[in-house]
Amino acid sequence: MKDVKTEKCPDTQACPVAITVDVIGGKWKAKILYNLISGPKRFNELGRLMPATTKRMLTLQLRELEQDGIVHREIYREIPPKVEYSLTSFGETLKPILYLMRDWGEMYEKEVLLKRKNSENV
Amino acid sequence: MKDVKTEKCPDTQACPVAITVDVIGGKWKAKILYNLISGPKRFNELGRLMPATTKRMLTLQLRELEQDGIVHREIYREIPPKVEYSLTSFGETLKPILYLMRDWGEMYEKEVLLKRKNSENV
DNA sequence: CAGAATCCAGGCCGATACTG
DNA sequence: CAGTATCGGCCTGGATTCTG
Repeated sequence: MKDVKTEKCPDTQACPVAITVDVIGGKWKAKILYNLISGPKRFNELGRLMPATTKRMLTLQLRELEQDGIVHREIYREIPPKVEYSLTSFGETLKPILYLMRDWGEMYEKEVLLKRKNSENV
Repeated sequence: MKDVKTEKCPDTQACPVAITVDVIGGKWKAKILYNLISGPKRFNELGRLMPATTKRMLTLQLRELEQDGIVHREIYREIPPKVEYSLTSFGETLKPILYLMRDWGEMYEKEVLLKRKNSENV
């Protein structure tokens, strides 16, 4: 399972936003994190909240978030198995960014989609 | 030149952060935008600020930002040619997010790199 | 200077099947 | 339920060359 490294910017030191992009800029990471703000979620629960993703991608992105100390993985030894993902206290420091991203999305989504419609005739 | 579409999330409507990720989540977009905050920049000037990118990628990402109405492209008819990129007023609405991303990066970069070091021995 | 066009390797990521 | 393993298509994106 060596795949999707998401190593994005060699010259991280030069650009202070680079490391942040590297941590939350994965294909699904911001969405995963946003969904975790409201509380811990089980694996399939996250999958249901993000129908467009696959179990594979969900796993890979969660593993990277775990390695970066953003997300905690709690395993309950039960039958059937139960695993809960939650934000670590370090992950919580990303909440302001996630909230701003949510607000911007809510505010300007229509405008973006409109601009894209208009530039379709190229 | 049909390439690098960066179309990321089909179920945009379900997740308010999705559209934001779609707009600034490209490989270089946040870095480009951050570099434009301090004022308009010429094409090669941006290239010099981000040595790890190629002209090709820079062009592609700038075009997408242009289509989304985030970046303005001003062409000066001179010899040699001069093109300046700047944030539109719409693009300026992203500044709070970019600032937070910069702040987070400056604050926690070392911590992230450390966590990655530690999880190397897997 | 500011790109566009073409080529093409490598890797992202979806699909599918399998496991404890 | 919560994953892992493997295969393979196709897209990403680097290198190079060419233009106004």
